[in-house]
Amino acid sequence: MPRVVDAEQRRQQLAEAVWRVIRRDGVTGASVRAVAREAGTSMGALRHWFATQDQLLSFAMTLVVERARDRITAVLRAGAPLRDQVLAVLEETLPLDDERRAEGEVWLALTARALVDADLAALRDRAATELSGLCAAVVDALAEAGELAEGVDAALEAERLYAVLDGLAVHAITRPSALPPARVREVLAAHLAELRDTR
Amino acid sequence: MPRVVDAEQRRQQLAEAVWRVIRRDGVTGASVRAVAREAGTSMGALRHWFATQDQLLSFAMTLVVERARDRITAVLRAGAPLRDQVLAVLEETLPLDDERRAEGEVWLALTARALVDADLAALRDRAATELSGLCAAVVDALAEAGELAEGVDAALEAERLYAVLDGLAVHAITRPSALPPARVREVLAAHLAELRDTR
DNA sequence: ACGAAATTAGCACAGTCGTGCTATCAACGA
DNA sequence: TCGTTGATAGCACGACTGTGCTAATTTCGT
Repeated sequence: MPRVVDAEQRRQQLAEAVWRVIRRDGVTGASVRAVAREAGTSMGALRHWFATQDQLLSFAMTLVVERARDRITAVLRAGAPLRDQVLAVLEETLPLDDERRAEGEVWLALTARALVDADLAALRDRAATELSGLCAAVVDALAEAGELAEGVDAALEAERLYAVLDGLAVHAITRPSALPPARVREVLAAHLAELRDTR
Repeated sequence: MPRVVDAEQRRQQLAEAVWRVIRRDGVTGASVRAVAREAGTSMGALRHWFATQDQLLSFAMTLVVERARDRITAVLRAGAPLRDQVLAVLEETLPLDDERRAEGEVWLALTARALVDADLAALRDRAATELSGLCAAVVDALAEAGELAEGVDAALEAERLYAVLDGLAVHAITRPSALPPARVREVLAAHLAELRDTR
């Protein structure tokens, strides 16, 4: 077998195999054997890169977060007008296409497991803090630009925006037919519009 | 062993054992043996009431939904003023105390499993339709009472309210320290207030 | 008090699980 | 070209899984 060019790249390949298995068979189905089979490799090879199953799942979740973060920073670099940029940034966290839908399903599955897995819970907390902070930053940016209605409690609005985001995400993931991407966009846009025009 | 007075009651006892195991060890830990041990009975007895594990988990989720529905109809029977009643009804779906928190944790765990379990998915869809309909009914009731701002898209507002609800639920369940019950109430109340006063 | 039915108990089977471990194979520096 | 290191392969072990199944026990109608 040819030596892998980049170790990190190999680990990502295996993590993506985890994603595929989780999407097909759930976290329950993400056994070491199943992931190795999905990745087209052996149990031994898998254990060479991840000593335990917990490490494997943790890395798979870390990768979900990193992918989303990368997309968001890419949008920020693009430097669109504030109102467009805000919408674009927030939409990167929603399951609006197949790629983000896959990440969302994995995120939901691992979030549930994090209720009883301390390592995953720590990862989830970091990610949640990050996303919560992003919502706060969005509200602050709108406020500074004078695009926010007066008398608005910024912290509370950030919390509400965060809830709308994850609520939409959960619904779009679990019931895509009842809440297609276009509808998700509509609701998010309406919420942002109200954030500006209200009171 | 004394004969159980009511068969349904016995099934609920066992389902509640499922809840306790899921809260402690996750859905993964909800094996037939573990549930039987938690319920203080035997595998055979458990299988007498639920032929398969899937039936057991399905019933446990059904019970979550029924408990919530019962609480909501109780609030509706109480017949408080509209604005108070709306808030009270919606709060019954949120994990604001230990009982509802437990239900929420089970709901989240089983929602995740429903991604790959057809039976659970059907249950989840029914429950989601119900809750989504409740949100629509709330918006309609406010509109009929003239408590809703003009020019508001009722269907879209129902969708947004539903997102806020489940977003708050997910956050309160996964990060209770970051979003304590009082804060959840605040955000929900603010959302309802804006629904009335806006534009 | 006796038989039928409801309920409980728990063994047996054929799997799958995570991980420890050794052996093999490929690649690269010397 | 040889030895070292990186990487893969897969067996072995003990524990756990869901379910089929039989036997024991308890309860209730009569």
